[in-house]
Amino acid sequence: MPELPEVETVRRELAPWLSERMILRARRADAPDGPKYAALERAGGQRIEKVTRRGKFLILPLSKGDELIIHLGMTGRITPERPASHLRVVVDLGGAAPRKLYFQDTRRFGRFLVVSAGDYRSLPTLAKLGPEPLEPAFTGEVFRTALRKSRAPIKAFIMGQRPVAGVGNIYADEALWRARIHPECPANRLSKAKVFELRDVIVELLGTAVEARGTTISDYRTVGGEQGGFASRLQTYGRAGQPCARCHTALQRIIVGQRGTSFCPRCQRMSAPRRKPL
DNA sequence: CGCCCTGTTGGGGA
DNA sequence: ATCCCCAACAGGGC
Repeated sequence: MPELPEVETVRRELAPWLSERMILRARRADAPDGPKYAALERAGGQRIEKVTRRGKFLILPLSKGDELIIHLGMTGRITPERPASHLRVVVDLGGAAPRKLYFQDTRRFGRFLVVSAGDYRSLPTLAKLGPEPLEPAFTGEVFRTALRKSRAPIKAFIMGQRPVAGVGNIYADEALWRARIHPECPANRLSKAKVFELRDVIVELLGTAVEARGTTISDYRTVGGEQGGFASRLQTYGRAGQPCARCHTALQRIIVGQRGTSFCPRCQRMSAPRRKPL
């Protein structure tokens, strides 16, 4: 599942050759009807104004007031080459040299649909998306205000896309390891210092991962078909049983928010329980 | 070969 | 607000 750094990498590659192109036709291929591929016919005849992104969602504003929304899910890929299998959507592009854009998505967790600009009723996560982590609005105070509202495990809460946009399972594990926070710690029990530290860690982590063009575990590829370079720098994700890079304790695997989670049981302790008053 | 488990996500219902 | 299940498919272990 591409998270923010992977989606941003795709966005950057798409922007130069997609902006200002005309969509002649967008059609479903080997995909069922349904909300994941809705209203594709409306894209026909519209120019692509630009290629933007919010969290893990690619948003392509079109010339007649619609937006093409693309979410890669866990296995979605956008490619200029016709994929051998699991082709879900084909977009015919006009221009001096007409060409096609393909959306391949093995597991079909992704989406590729057209909405009226800003009408995200069918995409509740996008509608309620938190601040972009790489923009100035994502401050320690803003983050703290969000975290104080929830007793959910910090990892699950962050992955909900509300306190901050674009952090999924990989970067949540990594960020919490870096900030030495137990993934099950209730969000509202983190100290102010820890919240600020976590905010800084997320900004640094995602910024570095974008520079590395994302993390390829298995499915994710850039538009050019290349792998992201950040995988070799992961310290916790997918490394349960291996020694912690800081203290050499074996990383532990648990389930948080129905997602596999690895963390260091020594570095990432729950904050000490409040002592009972006499 | 079959069975079981796991997985880069998000939506919906209890 | 939180928890749980689910979509659909591939790959690995036994």
